[in-house]
Amino acid sequence: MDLDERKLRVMQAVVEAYVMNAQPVGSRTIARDFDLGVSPATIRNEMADLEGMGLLEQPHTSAGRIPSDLGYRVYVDRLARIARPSRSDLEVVRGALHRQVSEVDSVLRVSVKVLSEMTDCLTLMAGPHAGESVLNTIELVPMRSERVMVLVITEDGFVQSRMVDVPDVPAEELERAARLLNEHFRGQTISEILGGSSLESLRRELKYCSMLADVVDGLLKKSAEGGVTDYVIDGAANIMKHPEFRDVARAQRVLEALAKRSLIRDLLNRFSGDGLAALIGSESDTEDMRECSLVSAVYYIGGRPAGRMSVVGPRRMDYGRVMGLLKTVTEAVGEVLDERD
Amino acid sequence: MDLDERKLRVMQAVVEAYVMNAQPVGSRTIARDFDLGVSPATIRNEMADLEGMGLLEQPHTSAGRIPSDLGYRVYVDRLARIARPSRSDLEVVRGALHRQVSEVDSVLRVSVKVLSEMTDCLTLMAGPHAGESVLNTIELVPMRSERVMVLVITEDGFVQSRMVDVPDVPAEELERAARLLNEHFRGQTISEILGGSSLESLRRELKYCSMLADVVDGLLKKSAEGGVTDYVIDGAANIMKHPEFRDVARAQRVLEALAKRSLIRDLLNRFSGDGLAALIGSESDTEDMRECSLVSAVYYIGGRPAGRMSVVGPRRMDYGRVMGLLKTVTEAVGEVLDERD
DNA sequence: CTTAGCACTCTAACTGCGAGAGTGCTAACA
DNA sequence: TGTTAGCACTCTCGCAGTTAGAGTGCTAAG
Repeated sequence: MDLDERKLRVMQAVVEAYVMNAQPVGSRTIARDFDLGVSPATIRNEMADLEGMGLLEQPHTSAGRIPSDLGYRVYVDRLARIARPSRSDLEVVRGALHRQVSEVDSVLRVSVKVLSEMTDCLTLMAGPHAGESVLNTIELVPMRSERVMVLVITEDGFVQSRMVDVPDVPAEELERAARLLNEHFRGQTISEILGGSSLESLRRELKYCSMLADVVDGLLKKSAEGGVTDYVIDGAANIMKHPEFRDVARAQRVLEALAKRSLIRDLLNRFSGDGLAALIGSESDTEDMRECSLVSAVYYIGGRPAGRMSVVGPRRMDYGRVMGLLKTVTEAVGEVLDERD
Repeated sequence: MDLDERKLRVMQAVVEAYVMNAQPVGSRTIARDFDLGVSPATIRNEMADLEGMGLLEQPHTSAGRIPSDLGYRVYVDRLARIARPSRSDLEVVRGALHRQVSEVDSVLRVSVKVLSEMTDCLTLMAGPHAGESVLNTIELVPMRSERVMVLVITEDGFVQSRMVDVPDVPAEELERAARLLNEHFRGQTISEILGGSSLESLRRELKYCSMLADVVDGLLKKSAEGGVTDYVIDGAANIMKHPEFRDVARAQRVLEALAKRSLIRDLLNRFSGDGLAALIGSESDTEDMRECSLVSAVYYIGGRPAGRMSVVGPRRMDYGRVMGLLKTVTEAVGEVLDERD
């Protein structure tokens, strides 16, 4: 059986009515509220077909229908239009992001907050990874009691630090090590440094403090993998605004799951490519997230993809609007964090 | 009417039975489970008195009693014993904290996580303020396109950074500025620097880059006020494990309230002194937190009070145990972050 | 192919009722 | 005088039965 035009329109009607009212939608409602030009009986037949194709489900015999994961998928792929945010939404975004221009971290945090407020959903973000950022300086700052603070600073303004015990290393040796490291690496991207073999060959040169190489290596890796602020979660309480989470146990399950950084990482990694994408219900292959959908987009820093933001809500989500907002916000982030250069 | 010994024991019995079972406790239960040596009828009389004094409440006529905020207060002040954590609890704490010794930030985060896991409550932390920490270095790192990264580094290992536009400043001038700043301030605590007037007088000396003084001033203030990681919240989903938050709206209310940093700050600021303290129900004067209690303690870094951790749960909380755990964890944090020096 | 009509199904909401728990009061007792 | 047993009373909770309403699938006619 094929999805002809009318079936698609019925599908669309079911999704949109259900998103709006959070209640199973019947043929009568569609006939009344959507101008399909056919009677409830006809719509009933179409709905029966759509159910047969696995796009709709019936909670029980005498209820209306609700979209299945597959149904939402069809809706997102073929029916939803990425909505241009309303003028007022747009103003909220611009207003929030234009207040402070410079700090990467706060721009991102504000964006995530704005997203969760506007969508009434929870928002996740993978912090920027500095893999493609250019190294500016590696600093070795001597501290009391034979410790050294190692700092890795990139041109984009990422700072990563770690303190290490370095017994019995004379100050001059530290300075030499710093000079050596910077001569070799300044101007390269973090990825290039990690990809090259210089770090290995430097290890011998560093004599007294060869373990410094390990520390620098660790810091560089952390920067490249997005360890700078790693993951941010905002608007967790929003999940409870939706009737599907009227039951505490469900809300708890989701929030508990998302308390694990590893899960956030896995979820965000399921997206590939730089465009808008959605993960609907069990598509995430994560039992605890079966009741949720994720919509995700990449944000850019200095023109390069730097990380990912994702809106998490009930499957019954206004995909068009959320995608529109996510697009707008990530683009705005890109612009704001580009102006700086 | 006075709180004689027997009334206190009845009070204690009510609190402990209610904490255990989450259900209003009746005279019969107390007579059976607590060895008071009197009959239910006598206990009934005592309970009526305690209700008259405002320490107990009755949800409805034919239910047992539950403690009022005032009742819990009496319990905490006069009846609860700060419990020595069980051997297994102790091992969990030691295990978690001994894994990584050096990073201040991760020690604190792990502590907060451990607390929320062991208590099944939500845990708040005010990040360490570096006011009493000794300044090691102020670094001015030149970046591309006439920007400078300003870094403030303390002996304790706190790093605070900010990027600023500094047009038309020659490299030598930057170096001079850095040398000047460090000569003046290295070795002083942040508070001392902020308290002194040197920063003002330096402003003239810094010529080309007098605004650097502003930035340094801003960073120092941020360090002193606990801006390093400011506030951490962990185990938010735990709040829903407790039957009093079976209703989503209640849980939502609390979590939404705690999403505001300002509220967390206000709540933690209500505690004073370094000892263990509790804030029960409406004692926090915060409508949204009326259903919750907070138990709080200070943690130390390098022997100096650095911040505060607080366990947030339902009023029906095992105060003795929570206080014991909080004490143990904060003390362990202090030890771990002292060994480093 | 579409539609009206109709019998059927299932849920949600309401009602009434009984069981159970706990109280306060009274009167007896040490 | 303080304590206790007994008892009538109250209130909630859970269960069963009933009803109203919504929505379906089927059939037959247009």
